Amino acid sequence: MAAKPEDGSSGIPTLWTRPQRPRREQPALSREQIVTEAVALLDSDGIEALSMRKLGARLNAGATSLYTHVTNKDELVALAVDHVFAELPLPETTGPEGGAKVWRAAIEECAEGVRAVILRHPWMVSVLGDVGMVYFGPSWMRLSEAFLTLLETSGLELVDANEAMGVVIGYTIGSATVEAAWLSALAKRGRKEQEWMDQLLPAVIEATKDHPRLNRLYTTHAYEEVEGGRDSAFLSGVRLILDGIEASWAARSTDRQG
Amino acid sequence: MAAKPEDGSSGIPTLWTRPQRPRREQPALSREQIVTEAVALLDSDGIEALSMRKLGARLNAGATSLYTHVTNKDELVALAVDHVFAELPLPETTGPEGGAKVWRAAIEECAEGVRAVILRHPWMVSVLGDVGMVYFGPSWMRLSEAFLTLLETSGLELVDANEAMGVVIGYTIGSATVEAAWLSALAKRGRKEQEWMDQLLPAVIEATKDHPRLNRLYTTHAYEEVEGGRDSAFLSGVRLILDGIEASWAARSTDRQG
DNA sequence: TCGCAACGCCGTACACCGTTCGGAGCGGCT
DNA sequence: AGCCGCTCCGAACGGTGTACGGCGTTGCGA
Repeated sequence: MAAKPEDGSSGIPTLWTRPQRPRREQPALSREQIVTEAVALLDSDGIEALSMRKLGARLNAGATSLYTHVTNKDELVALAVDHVFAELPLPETTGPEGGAKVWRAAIEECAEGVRAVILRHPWMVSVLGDVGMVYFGPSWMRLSEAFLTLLETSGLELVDANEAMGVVIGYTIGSATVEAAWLSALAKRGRKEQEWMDQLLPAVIEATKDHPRLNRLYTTHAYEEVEGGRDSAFLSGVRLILDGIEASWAARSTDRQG
Repeated sequence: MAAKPEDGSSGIPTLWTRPQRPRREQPALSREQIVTEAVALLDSDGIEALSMRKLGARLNAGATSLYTHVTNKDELVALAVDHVFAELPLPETTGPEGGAKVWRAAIEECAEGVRAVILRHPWMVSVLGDVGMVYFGPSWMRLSEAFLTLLETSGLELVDANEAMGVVIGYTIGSATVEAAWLSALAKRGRKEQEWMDQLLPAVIEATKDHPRLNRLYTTHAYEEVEGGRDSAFLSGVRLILDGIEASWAARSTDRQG
């Protein structure tokens, strides 16, 4: 069983030729690395595919090794959520003279950004309802602060700005939840959106025969449920809310002046 | 091992005195019954406590018996969601002469109803993102139809009514998701809302020292995060959206006339 | 240079999960 | 009587989260 020493200049490195301590240079596993890989796994295989064992395997580690860097699976998921929210570009604040157009456009972009992040990581919607503490995580705080800065710089009182943000964010999360639920239901059945619409729509229309308005909606406007139709529907929803904000903003500022 | 036959008139029922076939009088298990019990279990112990075995036990049945009435756990959860949405009282439609006040009030009630249902069954928010097909379930369709009827009777075009409903519902689901996540995070730690606020708030304020606006918000307006503050915050959000709807409604109707 | 406490890693084990399968008991039909 | 079909269920399979104890290794104080 004696191993033959090889010349270091030829062939693969062996026990004898390898530098003395190849492993354990770094701790080999870090919270950052774990969370990043978890997000990758979640993105590619969905929420029900995330298990400590599978995640460990992807990192060439045992399942239980993860627990030295992360206390819980729940905490891991919370970290993953914060991690993807960090993707969000912050709206840049231009100053009060930017005018209403800039103000509105910035909020629209911000809302679209949040929606895009959620739709890009659809597993988020099945998790947002569980991890209550995300809203105190660093990424979300960064976003909130920027959002509030934007609104306050445009002239809103902080409290009003907070209310406005709540409405926009609430709407965004709700819409994205509904959309992502729909999309992942499609994905689970392994159909492309259009194919499935073609197959499902007749059944839905049949099921709505006691509901004339829904029936009319689905028979005549089903195209809105698909692709870009959803994007523009979301955007016009945001605009509708912005109208409301602007109106109540105007009302309040005249209220304060008079 | 001979058992003594007892007189049926005395003592506890035994093998001999019991009616011959206690089981199997009725099918003993029905989908309705299963779903109802599932909701009860979810309400009392939360989403992670729902297992087929535990649910079966509660119904004096084996876990696998459930599968004759329900194809899946996923389907069971979807049925449970639909079941609680059936609680919702439908807004009554009064006719077009009701005036704007009635119209707005009805939508407010409807939105508050949906929010209340979700907050009454907080497990819903961790599930709404998964069960995409709820929106084709009977209860949800009933609600949508009533909602659309309400808006259409008030003079909106069906498409506009649908958009308006989407915004209100989206906002409602989103807000309720955030709220329920917060509440269930508290519940998981077994604290009452006020106690937890007292303990957590200092830490949160400390964590926001690089975010002046969030910091100001939490130090001066934290009361809004508690109890009735959330209720009224939600309501004023709905009203803000209604303002937007009304404005765009007015704009469109003059657009059509001119 | 040694010894030792601390650290990161992981194999094993436990309790539990969703679901499949085969079969048992039974009502109703032929 | 014989069969069918329906409901119910025990056992089993392959998976899960994570507690625990033991492992090699490392950094530090002596």
